[in-house]
Amino acid sequence: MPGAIDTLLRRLETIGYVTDTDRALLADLPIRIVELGRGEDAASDGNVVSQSCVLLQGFMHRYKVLPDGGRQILAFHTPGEIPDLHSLHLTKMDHSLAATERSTVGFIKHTDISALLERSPNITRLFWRATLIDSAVFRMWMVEMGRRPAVAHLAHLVCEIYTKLHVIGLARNWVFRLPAVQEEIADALGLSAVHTNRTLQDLRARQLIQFEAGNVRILSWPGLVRLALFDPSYLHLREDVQLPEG
Amino acid sequence: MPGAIDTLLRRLETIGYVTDTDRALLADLPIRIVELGRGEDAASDGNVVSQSCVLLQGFMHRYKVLPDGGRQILAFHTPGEIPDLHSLHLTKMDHSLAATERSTVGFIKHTDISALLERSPNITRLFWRATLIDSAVFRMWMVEMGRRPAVAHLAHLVCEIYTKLHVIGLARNWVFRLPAVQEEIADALGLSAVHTNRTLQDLRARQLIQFEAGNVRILSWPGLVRLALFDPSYLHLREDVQLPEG
DNA sequence: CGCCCACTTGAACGTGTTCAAACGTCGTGG
DNA sequence: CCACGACGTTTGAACACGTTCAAGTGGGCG
Repeated sequence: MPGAIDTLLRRLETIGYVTDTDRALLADLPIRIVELGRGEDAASDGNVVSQSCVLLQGFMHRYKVLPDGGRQILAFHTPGEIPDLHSLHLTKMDHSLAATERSTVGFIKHTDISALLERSPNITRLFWRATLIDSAVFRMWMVEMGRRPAVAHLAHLVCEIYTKLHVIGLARNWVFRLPAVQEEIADALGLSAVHTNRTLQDLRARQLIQFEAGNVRILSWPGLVRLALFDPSYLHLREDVQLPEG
Repeated sequence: MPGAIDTLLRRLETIGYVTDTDRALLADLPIRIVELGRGEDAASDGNVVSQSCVLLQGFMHRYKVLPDGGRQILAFHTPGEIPDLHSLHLTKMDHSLAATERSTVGFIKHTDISALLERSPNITRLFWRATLIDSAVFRMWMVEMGRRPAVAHLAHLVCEIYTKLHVIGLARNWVFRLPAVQEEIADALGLSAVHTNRTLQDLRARQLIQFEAGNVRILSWPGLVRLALFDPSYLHLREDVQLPEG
């Protein structure tokens, strides 16, 4: 995969500053490129792992399955992110990480990551910061789940994903791919699939989005933002990144 | 405050191993001891901060307030934790941190923490791990909020707090302090205060707990664990710590 | 004594769930 | 080429969990 770390770099540069020496160090990281099929786990709940993966192409989600079969999706991840970087210090997975659609990931051994971090305090800070931003997103989701009505929550999720894709250049003109089926969106929102379907129809009826076959078109960004009360500061992006506006 | 870092050490030793040199380094940390009144913020949403605080005595919670006045409590914190350690790398607060009851905290400047971390890769790992465990707890809460009925969720919260207090020696014999009023518990569970009241009565009627004036007595740990489906592995405690049992 | 705060109770209401069935599309195999 | 099955989406209707509003209780403290 040519420029595997370019994807990682683009993401890192949206949340902090990368020096040239860091760039060189990252380029030297041994990465094993793997193609994951839809729904395939990159890491599974309960397992002790010795590698993390950077998402290069596609879409991933983290999730937890309950004894009764219920599932809660905890996060969606976009290219350049390292969804299971936390496993570097919490080697036993307390949830699973899967490809939402067919995706390309790059596995990096923990030993190689540790060696890299020893050599660059700046990358240490950046990687730590990346895990802290995951944490900030969890907090935001908790607020959405606990205190917001279904439509607003769904609108917020759309705003979040669009913003994340936009800043790495993977979304323009209010169109993007959200390769999740309604049941997955439901599991992310903490709702039933039936109600998620009706909530989507609500958003459509309000002329805020189109959503079909994993393709979203935002019809009114200001309308969505207002409904969602979306404020991107919790994403802790660099002050100089270009946020969506319109 | 004699042995301010002892409290911190006790917590750190439940999640990892601290060397003697680390102990010495920690003991040298300049700490400013402050008493916080009930409800008083140690750090507030939107502020840029240059210090973090270790909870020495009492109880804290993190929360976010919505434009409509609603509040979501994101976490409860027990002595020895550094609830806003994340602000080391996310200096702009995206939520607030407050004392749940009158508490003693020790403020540590970020510059001093950074200096410490530069000298000890082991403490860096431990501190990073601590923030990752916060993250793991957020994930668990998301599952509880999204996929569990109110009683089970409440039971889970009780199990979590008892376990955290137990491992640092602040709870024995199934009795502990949970100095939160019902409205705070409601805001933590994502429920209304009224329904939280009824859910508490439900737990009492099931003979699982007593709860009065911030004092909890667990009447049947196995019963609570079963109802909550409580599995402490998400707390990522050291394998050799003594978990509650009975 | 009187007020404030937290807790409690009742009753109507509403958002979201559950169960069940139907529809459409796509890929596969007869 | 069509039949079939799998899967995702959509719809209807009954139900339930949790909310909201409103009032009342009780203890602690000035």
